[in-house]
Amino acid sequence: MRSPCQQLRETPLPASGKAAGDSSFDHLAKNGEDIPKPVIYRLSIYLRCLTQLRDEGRQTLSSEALAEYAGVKSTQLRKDLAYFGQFGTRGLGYNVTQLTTIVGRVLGTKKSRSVVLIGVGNLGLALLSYQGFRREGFHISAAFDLVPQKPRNKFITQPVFPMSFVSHYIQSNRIRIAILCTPPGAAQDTAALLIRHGITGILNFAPTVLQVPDHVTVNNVDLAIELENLSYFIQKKTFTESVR
Amino acid sequence: MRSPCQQLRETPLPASGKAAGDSSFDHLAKNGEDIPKPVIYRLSIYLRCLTQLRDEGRQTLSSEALAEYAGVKSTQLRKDLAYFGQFGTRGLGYNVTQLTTIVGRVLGTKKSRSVVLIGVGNLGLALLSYQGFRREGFHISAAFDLVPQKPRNKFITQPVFPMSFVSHYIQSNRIRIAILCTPPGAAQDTAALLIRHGITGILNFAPTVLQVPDHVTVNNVDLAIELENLSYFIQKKTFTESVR
DNA sequence: TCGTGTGAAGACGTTCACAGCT
DNA sequence: AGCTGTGAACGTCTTCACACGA
Repeated sequence: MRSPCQQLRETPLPASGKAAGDSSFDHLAKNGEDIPKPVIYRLSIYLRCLTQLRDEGRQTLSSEALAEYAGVKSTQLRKDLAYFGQFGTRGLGYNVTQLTTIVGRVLGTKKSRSVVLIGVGNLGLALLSYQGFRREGFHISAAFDLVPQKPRNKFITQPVFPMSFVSHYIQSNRIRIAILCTPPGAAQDTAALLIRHGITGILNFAPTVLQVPDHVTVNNVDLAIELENLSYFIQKKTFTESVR
Repeated sequence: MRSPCQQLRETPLPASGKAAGDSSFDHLAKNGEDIPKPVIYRLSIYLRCLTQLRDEGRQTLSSEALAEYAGVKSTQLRKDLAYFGQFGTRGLGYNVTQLTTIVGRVLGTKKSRSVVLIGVGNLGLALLSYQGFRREGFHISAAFDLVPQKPRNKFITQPVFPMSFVSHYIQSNRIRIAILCTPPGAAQDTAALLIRHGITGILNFAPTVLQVPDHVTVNNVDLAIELENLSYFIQKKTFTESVR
């Protein structure tokens, strides 16, 4: 019944005084609490900083130092960690190795997860060879495209299958996550197809608002909107400053 | 003095009863108010939906309908628009064409903006030919790389210059926005260089927390973190459901 | 009646201030 | 003295409830 959490129990966390509740996935959290999305996002950033610092041989670290490294306030960092327990030593800071392990465990970054990619255009092709995913414990095991054979002038290690294979593939390999890089017009239908066959998480690069059932999570990465946003805020900033 | 806002005055907005304040960029807003970032983000989504609906020939639209299309609640949509004025007709809804114009104007999506791209690796190369930017009124006018000549097996329309050209290029073309796709190790130094020569907005794809001065805006697009996030939340959701 | 516009209430997340441990 | 952990205060964004105009 608690299988998805098992790995997290293998080694008890010594520093975690108030041990975890039992009745939810968030036993990772001290209580049955829901963890806010921004917290999880920052946790990923902390993890990256921690990994790097650990590999540089750093032993111990204050919340102040890690926070600056990660671009947040130290109180926020401490509050974020407080969702999961007490891991620091007052007057001293955190043990880098230990904290790295803990944060990694919270995020479930233990075993590497297989994902598929749909739509091998420019962007899809680039993502297939993006190294950042692997560093974070993910790997794209296969790609799918309406035209799997189109010339792509690029060496990728993953196979590109026709769309008709996708349902069988994700079912027999129990894939849960898909990266969606189709043209906007095809995104909704493709998403529906994926969901019908067991996908529950979609990283959506298509500039389309996907309508999905409740049990499915979508993370949108909308490149044009990010640029538009940036443009708006620098315009605004420029002006505000020119007034002073 | 108000030059960045000029274009917004060319045509008076008939429906905007409470006309704009004058003393800030946010005269776009009804008062001198600051517009929250999430509002701007959603505005971009609305704009996309509106453009599409308009091109499909739709004349009029209720907040309910547009909200569903954009994946938000209708009250939120109305509140978002309320920052800028009153554009609807009670009992009827919004005029699609008019609202499209207004939202586009707020976002400053009038004249197309030139941006540069730094780091022509896999991802950079893909972004150079990404169509979504152009659709939103941006275009990448040049790219820069330490090794501009490396074989890339791909037709791109933009020139790739060596890094030593970058300062001159952004200065003489008055570029304000850069897309940063360098390896993580080079990101901070590259950012500093760009900023020194006039860049004030960075769309950062490198998995690095950039330290920048206050007058610079950074938007991070961290692909690995998005995946990690997704993974966390589907794990959680799966478990929560299995408990019920 | 239908749908917008908006003050008020509510939920959520961040920051402060300081208590408490080492 | 130094630094963590945390309740309380604060600010921000979202949602509600309903007034108002077409």
